[in-house]
Amino acid sequence: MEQTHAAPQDIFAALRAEVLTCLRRLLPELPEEALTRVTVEPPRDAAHGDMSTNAAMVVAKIAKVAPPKLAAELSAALLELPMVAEAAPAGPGFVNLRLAESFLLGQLPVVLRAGEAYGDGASGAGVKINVEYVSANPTGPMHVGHCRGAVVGDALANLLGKAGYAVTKEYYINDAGAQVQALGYAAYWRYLEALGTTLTEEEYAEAVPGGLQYRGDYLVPVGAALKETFGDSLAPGAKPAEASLWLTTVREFTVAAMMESIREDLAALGVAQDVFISEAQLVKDGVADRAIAELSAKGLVYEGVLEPPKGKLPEDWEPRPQTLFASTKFGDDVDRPLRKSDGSNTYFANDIGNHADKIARGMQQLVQVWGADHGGYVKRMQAATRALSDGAVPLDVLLCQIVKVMKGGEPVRMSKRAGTYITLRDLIDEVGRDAVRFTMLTRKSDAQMDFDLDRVVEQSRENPVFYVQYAHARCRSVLRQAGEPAPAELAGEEAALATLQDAAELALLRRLIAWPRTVEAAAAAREPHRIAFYLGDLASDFHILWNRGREDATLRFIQAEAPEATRARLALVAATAIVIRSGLAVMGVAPVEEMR
RNA sequence: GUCUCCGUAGCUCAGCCGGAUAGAGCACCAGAUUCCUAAUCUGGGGGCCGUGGGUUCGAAUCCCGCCGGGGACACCA
Repeated sequence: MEQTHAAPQDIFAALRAEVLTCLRRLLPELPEEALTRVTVEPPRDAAHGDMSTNAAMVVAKIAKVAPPKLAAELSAALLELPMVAEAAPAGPGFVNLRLAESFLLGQLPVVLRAGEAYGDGASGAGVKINVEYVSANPTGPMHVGHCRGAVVGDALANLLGKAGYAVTKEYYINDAGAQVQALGYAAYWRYLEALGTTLTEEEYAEAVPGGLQYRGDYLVPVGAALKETFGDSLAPGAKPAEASLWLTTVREFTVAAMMESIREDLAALGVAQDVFISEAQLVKDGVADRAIAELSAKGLVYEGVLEPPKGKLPEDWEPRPQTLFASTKFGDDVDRPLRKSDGSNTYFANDIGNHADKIARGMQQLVQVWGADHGGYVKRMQAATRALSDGAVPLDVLLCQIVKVMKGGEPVRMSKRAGTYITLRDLIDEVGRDAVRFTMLTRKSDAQMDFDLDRVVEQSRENPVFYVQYAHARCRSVLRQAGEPAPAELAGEEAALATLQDAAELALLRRLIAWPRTVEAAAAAREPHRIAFYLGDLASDFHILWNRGREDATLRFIQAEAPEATRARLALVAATAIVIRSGLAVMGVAPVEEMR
C-alpha cells in the first residue's frame, strides 16, 4: 500500500517516498497515519510543473502548522534532492515540483531496458486473485451479450497480473440446472431427426416437460454426432425412448459439444481461461453441500418463510417454509433460499459451493464479472463469501451494462425469433478481434455502450482503435527506416538525450513515465478501460509530435546531419512503441507494424 | 415498495480511492494543408458538473433527501 509495493519504475511513488522522508524529518512528532493521505501526482495544469503534492495541506491540521508555511519548508527540503530542479509552494498549500531534466530524460533508458515489462507493478504483492468471467450457460453459441464481459474480464485479469497479482482466469460452467436438462431434450430431437424419425417437431415438443426449447439450428450437428456415436441405441427405430434411458448421456454429450464451441469462440476472441469449473461436478463431489453444511455449522442456515416480495406479486406466490441462508447478517436485504421445492439446490446454493471451492484452493481475493441483470445477486454472493471466509476473502463484482450494436445509425435488433441474433463469431468476422476487444474497453464497464459497427472499422481520428494502432505503426515505420536500432543500444545514449528539448517531445516523455502509475491505479480500481484511455492520450501526444515535424522539418525524428539528436529521438520513439505494446498487451490487442 | 447503477459542453464520454481556472473527441466557427505512412493539422467559442442540504481549509468526486432514467427483486440461471 505504501511505496514499498509500488512499481519500481514509478517515479511518482519514488518522489512520494522522498516527500514522506522530508515530512518525517521536518515534523518528528507526526504520527505515521497522517501520511497515508499524502499524494504525489501530475498537476492538472502542466504549467505547475511535473509533479504536485498535497502533503502540507493534508498534514497541516494534525501538525498544527499553517499549510503555506509547511509547504514552504517542504519545498526547501525537497529542493535539496538531486532530481528536483524546482520546488515551490503554491495555492492553498500545494508544493509544485519541477524535476531535473537529466532525471526525467533518464527515465527513457529505464523504459527501453524494461521493454514491455515497463509498468509491471508490485502492488498485487503476489496475492492469489481469481477472476471469473463469461461463465455463459452451455446451451448455445456465445453472442454479443457475452462479449463485453469476456473482454472486460480478460483485460482485468491481465491488468491485475501486470500489477503483480498471481491471477487465475476462471470459467464456471452452469451445467447443472433445468436449462441444461432442456438442452438435452432439444438435442435429442435433433438426434431423432438425424435418425429419420416420423414424428413432427410439434408432436415431440408436446411430450417434453416444460416444452421444447433451444430450437436453433446449432444443435443439428450435435444430433448428427449423437447418431454417429450411438447409432440408434438411444432411440431404437428412431422412436423416442424413456428419458431416463438417455437423458443423462445426451445432456452430457451436448454440454461437452457446446463447451467446445464456446471455447472456440473464446479462442477467436483471444480469451483462454486457466480453469473451467463444472457446476455439476461440484455438486457431484459434494462441494456445494459441504459449503452449506459449513454455513449451517456457523448457525447461518435455517428453515423459514419469507415475506412476499413488494411490488408486483408473482402469480403463484404462496407462503412456504424454505431452507434459507441468513445473508441479511452480512448486509443483504433478505435471506436467500438454498433449496428448491423439489429438494435440489438453488443456483445460489451451488454458487456458494463454487466460491467455497475457490477459497479452498487458496484464493485470497475474488472477482466476478457479471451482466448488469445480475446486479441483484451481488449482495447475497458477497454475504456468502464473507461468511465462508470469515471476512478474509473479499469478492469484487464488476457489472457490465448492455451493449447495443449499431449499424448504419440503427440499432441491430437482438432477437432469436427474427433471425437477427448476432453471435460473437459474427461480430469478430465483421470487424476483427482486435477492434472488438479495444472497443469493448472504451467505456466504463458499468456504463451502457453503443457498439457502432461502421465506426469501429473506420480509419479516422474518431476511431480510437485506429488512432492507437496508427501511432504504433508510425513508431515502427520510423524505427524501420532508421535500421532497427536495438533498444539496449538506444538506452546507452544518455548524453544524446539532452537534445530532447521541444515541448511536444517532453510532453510525450511525461506521458510515458505516467504509465506505471496508470497501471497501478487502474488495477486498484479494477477498471481496465483506463488503459484504453491512457493509450488514446499517449497516441495523441505522439501524433502531435509527428505533426510538428510536418510543419517544422527540424523536428522530424531522423535528421541526416544530426546523428546525436536522431538517436535521442529514436530512443523516444522506441520507448513510445514499447509502452503502446505494453498497454495493448493488457487489453489483449495485437499491435500492428503498418497500416494496410 | 426495496435494492442497485447512472445524470458532466449541442452529441458521445473521461475526470486518477476530495485538491488549484472541470477535460477529450465529434459537431460548430476561423485559418493551414505537394507531409518521415495518405487515411489531416492549428486556433477559437461553448458547461450553476440533475437539484437541495451536510461533512471539510477545499466537493463533479464523500454522506443524506428529492427529481429524472436503466436494471434487479421467493422456489430461473
